[in-house]
Amino acid sequence: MRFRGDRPRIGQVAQLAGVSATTVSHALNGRRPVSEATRQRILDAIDQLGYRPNVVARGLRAGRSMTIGLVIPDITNPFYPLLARGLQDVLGPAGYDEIITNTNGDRDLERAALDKMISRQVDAVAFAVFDTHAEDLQPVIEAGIPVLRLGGRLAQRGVDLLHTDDEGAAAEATRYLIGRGYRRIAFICGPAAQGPAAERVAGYRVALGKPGIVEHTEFSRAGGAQGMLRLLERRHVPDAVLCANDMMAIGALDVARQHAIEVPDQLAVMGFDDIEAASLISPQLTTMANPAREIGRAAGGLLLDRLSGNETGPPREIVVPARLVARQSA
Amino acid sequence: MRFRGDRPRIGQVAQLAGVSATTVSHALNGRRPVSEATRQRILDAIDQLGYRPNVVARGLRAGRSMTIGLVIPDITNPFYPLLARGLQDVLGPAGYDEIITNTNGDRDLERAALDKMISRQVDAVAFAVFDTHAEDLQPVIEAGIPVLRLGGRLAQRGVDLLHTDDEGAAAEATRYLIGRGYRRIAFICGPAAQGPAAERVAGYRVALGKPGIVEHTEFSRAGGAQGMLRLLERRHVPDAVLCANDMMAIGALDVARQHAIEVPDQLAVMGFDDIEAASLISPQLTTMANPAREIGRAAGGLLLDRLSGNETGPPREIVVPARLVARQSA
DNA sequence: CTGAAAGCGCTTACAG
DNA sequence: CTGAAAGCGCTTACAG
Repeated sequence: MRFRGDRPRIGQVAQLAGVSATTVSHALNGRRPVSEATRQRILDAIDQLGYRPNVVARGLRAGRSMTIGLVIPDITNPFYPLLARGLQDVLGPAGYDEIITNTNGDRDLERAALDKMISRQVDAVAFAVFDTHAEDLQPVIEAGIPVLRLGGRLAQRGVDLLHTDDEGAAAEATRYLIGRGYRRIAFICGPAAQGPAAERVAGYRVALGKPGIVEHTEFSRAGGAQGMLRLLERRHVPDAVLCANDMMAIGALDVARQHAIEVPDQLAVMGFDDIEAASLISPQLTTMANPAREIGRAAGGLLLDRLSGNETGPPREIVVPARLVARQSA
Repeated sequence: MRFRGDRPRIGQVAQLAGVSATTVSHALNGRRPVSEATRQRILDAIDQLGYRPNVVARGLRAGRSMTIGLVIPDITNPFYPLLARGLQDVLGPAGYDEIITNTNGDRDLERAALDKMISRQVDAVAFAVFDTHAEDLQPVIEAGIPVLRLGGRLAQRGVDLLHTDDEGAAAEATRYLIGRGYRRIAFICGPAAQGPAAERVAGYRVALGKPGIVEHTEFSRAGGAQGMLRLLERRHVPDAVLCANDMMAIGALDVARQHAIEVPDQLAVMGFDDIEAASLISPQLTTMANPAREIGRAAGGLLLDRLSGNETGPPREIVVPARLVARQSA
């Protein structure tokens, strides 16, 4: 058997303080009044012994592991660390830690991850995967674990929902370009059915007041370049492009550079997300920041409401606004 | 009391399979032979009931939480998600999950994080903070928890050590520049006493065979720019600069652009780390990749050896080589 | 304001 | 190859 160290247990604290384990427990958790003198002796004993309560034992008995499960595609995608940090900003001070699982967007791995979260008795799950089938969440819901879905639109019984205001963000970006005097504003988007594509196209069109010019390519640097090349072949070349994410915008800028097109004088380029590189490239990218950390914080707040039992109503949907970051490219 | 769902327990599986909980446990853990027929009935029962073992209960009894603590400055710094992913690459298949705590480099938060890891009964701790005092790790060591230190040089009883080969990497970068025909190679570094500064300067000088030109500024974009400006003021302006990280290299490139210096024809620029932006800027940055994910994997391997009891010897030190990524800037 | 005892859901000697 | 019982370290009715 593994060496356990000889960490003190609650019983030793009780003995040293001359009280019962019950009283030590209550002094620690505040669920029942403890006389000031007793409390002081207990705190002294804890200090003297270097006692640290065993969270695992507490979790087993109390039915709360003080752990939140975060299921995401890939922590290596810079959006998710910010999300995780935002969650921790709110949940950490309340005593919760996170267990993060990467699924690579694979459905089998997603299901395995959710299973594991149940096994680990997490107190809540935040789930950040776009295309998951609703039924995959069912076992978690049945286990009585609050679930929060990040991104996606699918309303579902027992699942709170949180996402960026994609339509509003696209509209704001478009209006910004109009306000800067650009007149032929195109939109380079990813595949129409993927992620927030539909909402962003909708916002673009609302702000424009007409269908505009929409090129569907891929959500990547190459996709952005390809979309830009197509736009350059048009009879009337646009004087501004809104790209559905920053990687695409960087691809569009690549093409502009190759064609010696001055940005932002001859062509404005905007992105979405505000990845780290946005401020590192030249010209610096003007973009709609996907407020990952704010989303994480909002998620933490929602979960805390569920965990504390303050909120027992039907699923809620919260929409987080994006933020315009004006730099050099538009 | 919180609603627990009505998840099946091991006893119900045992009952349905017509055996004892003991046998179910052994069928699951393989610590004792179970007849094939019995095993099959147990697996059927598990399937039928949708049983998932309670990891918390198991952890309490077995003294192993199947959890690793990862203590880092900030998950938002792109190095650490890669590190975490590398750890998970190795530890995940073995059934371990990670609890990540951000310390912002604050010593009080570091100590609190370590305390928490003890409370949570983690089976091992990976600790990625440069300037921690050795004694802060003492409580963890005394609790019998294996500790692995990432970065830093400080050998310490009971603590395995893992870091990049900074000296070798700087030497390799310098030799690469020499091989490309550059003749006046300068080095822009951060404060001499911070992080891996000393090792990198040493490697640069070894490869160069003389003291060379070293500017100490800050580990930031502004620091890189400042160092570059100083170099431009010299009588003999260098034809190549090695920067101690990519952000500094980007700062140096900013200055080169402002002064209409052609990169890499008039000036070569190299960085360290290979951050995401390195391939997104123009010209794309040639750099020594800090192999974060490989470091994570190596760390996972070391920890697994300790966890399995295969390795009970004195602390080990493992040095991970960096990798040259040749792009456009040098 | 405080304590004795049961119990959270497993694993593990001990016994056969 | 299998089972009954103890116990991991806490919290929580129950009782006073």
